[in-house]
Amino acid sequence: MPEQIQRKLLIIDGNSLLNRAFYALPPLTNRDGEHTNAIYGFLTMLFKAVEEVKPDHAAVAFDLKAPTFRHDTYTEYKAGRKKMPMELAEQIEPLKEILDAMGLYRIQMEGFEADDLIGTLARMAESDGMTVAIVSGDRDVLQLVTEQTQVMITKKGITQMDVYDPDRFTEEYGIPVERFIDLKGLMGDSSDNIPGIPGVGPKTATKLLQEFGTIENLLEQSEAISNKKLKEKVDGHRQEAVLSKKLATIITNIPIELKMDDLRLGELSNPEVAALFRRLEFNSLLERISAPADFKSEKTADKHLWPEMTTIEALQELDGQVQQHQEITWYTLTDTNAEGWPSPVAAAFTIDGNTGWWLDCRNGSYVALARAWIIKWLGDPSILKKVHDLKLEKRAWGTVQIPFNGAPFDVMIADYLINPSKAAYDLEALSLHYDGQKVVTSKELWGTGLKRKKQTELDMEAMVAYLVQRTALIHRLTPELKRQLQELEMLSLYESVEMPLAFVLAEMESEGIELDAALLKDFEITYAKRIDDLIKQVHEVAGTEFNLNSTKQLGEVLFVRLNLPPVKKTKTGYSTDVAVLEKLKNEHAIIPLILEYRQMTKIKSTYIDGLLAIVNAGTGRIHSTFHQTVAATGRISSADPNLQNIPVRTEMGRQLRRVFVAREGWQLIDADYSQIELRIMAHLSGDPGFIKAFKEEADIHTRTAAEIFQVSEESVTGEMRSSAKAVNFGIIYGISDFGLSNNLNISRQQARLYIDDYLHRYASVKTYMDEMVTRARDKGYVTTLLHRIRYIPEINSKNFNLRSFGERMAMNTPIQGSAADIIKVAMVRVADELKKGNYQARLILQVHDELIVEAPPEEVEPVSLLLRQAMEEAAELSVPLKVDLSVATNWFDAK
DNA sequence: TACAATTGCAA
DNA sequence: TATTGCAATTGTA
Repeated sequence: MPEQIQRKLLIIDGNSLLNRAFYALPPLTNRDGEHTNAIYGFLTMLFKAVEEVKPDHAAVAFDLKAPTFRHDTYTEYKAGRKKMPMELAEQIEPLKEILDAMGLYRIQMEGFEADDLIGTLARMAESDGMTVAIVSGDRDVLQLVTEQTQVMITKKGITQMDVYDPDRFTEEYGIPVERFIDLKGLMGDSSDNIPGIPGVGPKTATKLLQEFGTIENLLEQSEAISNKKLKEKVDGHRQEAVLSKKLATIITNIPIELKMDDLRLGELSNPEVAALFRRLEFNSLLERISAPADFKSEKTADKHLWPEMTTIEALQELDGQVQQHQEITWYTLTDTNAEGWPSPVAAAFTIDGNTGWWLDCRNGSYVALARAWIIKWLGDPSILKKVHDLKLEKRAWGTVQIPFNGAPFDVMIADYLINPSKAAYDLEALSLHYDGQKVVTSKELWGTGLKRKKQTELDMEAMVAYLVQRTALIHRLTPELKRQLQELEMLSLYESVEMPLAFVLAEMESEGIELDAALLKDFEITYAKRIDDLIKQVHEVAGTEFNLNSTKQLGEVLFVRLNLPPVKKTKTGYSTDVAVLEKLKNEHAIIPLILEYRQMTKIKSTYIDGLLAIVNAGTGRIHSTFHQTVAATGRISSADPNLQNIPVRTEMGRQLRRVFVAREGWQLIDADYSQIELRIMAHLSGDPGFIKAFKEEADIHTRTAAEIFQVSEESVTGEMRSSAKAVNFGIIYGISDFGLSNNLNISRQQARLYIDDYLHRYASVKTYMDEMVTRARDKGYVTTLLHRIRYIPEINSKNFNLRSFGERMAMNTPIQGSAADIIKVAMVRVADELKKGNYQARLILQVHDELIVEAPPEEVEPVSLLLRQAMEEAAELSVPLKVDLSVATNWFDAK
């Protein structure tokens, strides 16, 4: 026989619990002065009840002000009741708002009391075969107790409850629960102004009922009452007894039009609830609804009912539903496979977010089929696709080369655009932020460090919970994220730039760049030898062996043993950075050796060894990851390895670029924007001097030097130019005299003079910078050319350092961010044009203002043209965008 | 094993 | 006390 799952209905007596909570708790208000104690107490009791009862259905019943049939029957009904205090009355509506947000069924009807609704619901549920739990602070509802229905009455305080079933009732009251209404009929109820029989209290009433059973019997056989005085009382108030019983009887057959299914209980917590809790300052309750994800709890149990896809038919059914509903949400658990590529471990799919399927990819069955569906969905513009991290999905499923139609909605990127300053955009963070809820984390699923599980060792239950939670989350968050993008006017940035860019980045990652491994090996040997020599020499000169990599030990040797003058301190000891060492260069023969050691080890460990360790064995190429949701300004970042910080400034470092090569017979086309940030500054500030300079193709730093040093361009010396260059950079970064003095090794006063001269000459720049700071202060954020936003809360800080930092961000972000906007547009266009022109050439690298394309020789010419055009026309500014372009077989020669 | 601190590479 | 990043290494919790 199949196991019957017992369904449970929880009914809350709304007014009664609210009253209890109000009088049980001291007054509480939030900072707006709203009273909150009753709501807080109510919710505490509600959570407690849900926890104990574990219902799958629930309803909350309320009274309305309107008179009920009981008033018609007995005009004195509930007369003399104290009016509800204002402080309580004002809490009813907010509570109802919360209950609605929780998706709890709220029931109230004119002409009936909450008790009657509760009774009716209870009987309906019983006849559906359900069990019922009623929570109230009012003992009247005890009459509803049956074998199927238990009643929980709050004790003193708000967390303790007495639970009544028929036995417990009889034990306490000495009569069967069916006689409860007779008891009330005899006793009356002063709080409801129900008369009963005067002089008959609980003791007497119980005794009478034990003897006669019901009021009707008692009245019929009143002759048999032995106590003469009591008999007189009963006979004298027969009508009152009958009326009182009638008033006390809860009606259980109100015609209510609802199905049990309407009462189905979902997740109580969601963004709306969290927001309401935040408004009311229910911090402990907020924590409660974001309690650690317990994937084994009842709460999420039904979600585990998503079946596993084990047949082709299931996959076909999924696709059928996708076609029918024209949408699909999916999420893939990925891992790095033996070849070093992201690959699917398992995935889940849903149409409506409530139910779906999950697919185990580990044994390979149906993976190809699932992949085929994903390809089909990606290619169908009419199907709405909701995902998290599309770039990873594309790579994991091996669909990078597959063309797409109709932009998918990527909640990760959407969240980033809405607030680019967050620390993380994984679904763990998303869930916490928007739902106030925890999901099974990656750490929890995989374990960490040496204990990290293999794919085959994953806990199945945890894995399914992981998939289901996340897939449902993506589905649930999509509308809200979309709405916010629209509100912030970033839909176009999202649809036309960021989303297509995700596809381009996926291609770049999987394409990679070739390394000349043999050359790199040569470097390795040369560097190892030289470093070894240097270590020996340093130890000899120092007269002691120590770890040269340790700043602590080095500081000890330099400033204690060798008695060199300490130049600068860090918070933990002596500073030994390059600026310090440069100042000591002539003080001791050890210093130049250390400087060379530093330079060589930097290159060897980070670049030579680092790159050798990460070359893909299969392709012989480097496949960096381009992060689209890391930099708060909108830039892309590169990691594992970082290809955006390959040395170029020193000759020795620069040589390293020879190992980055085009594939056999092909060429690298390197195109970089000339002075893009200063051009953007010219555009944004509208400064006539700058605009003119760029229109005339002047050397901008020389021109700046001529302006601020008041000389002709011909007489600008190299030193003047580099000072001007430093000032130009400083301006972009949000200048300070201290920063510039540090950078140029000049006095702060001198730096101040440079800056003042500059801002005097370029007054529009000053106006523009001031405007950005003011705007950030007033609105809380700044924006870029394409409406990318960045909030700057620091700008109103009382802390000087923090505030200053905020001001520099306000000045720099529109410039750096707009440059990011522009090159992103260019990348999308380049990739698009290459595809349209059927070129073999592909974009393989981006370094903020530089794009590198790998092309076969016959395509170099047309692709160079296409590349330059796409980049120079990526934005229409009041100054031209200029691109420098160069072609070679390796990155060193292409620069 | 995880994290902070220092250092240094790029735009 | 100049903007945005990533990473190697040491040393400590």
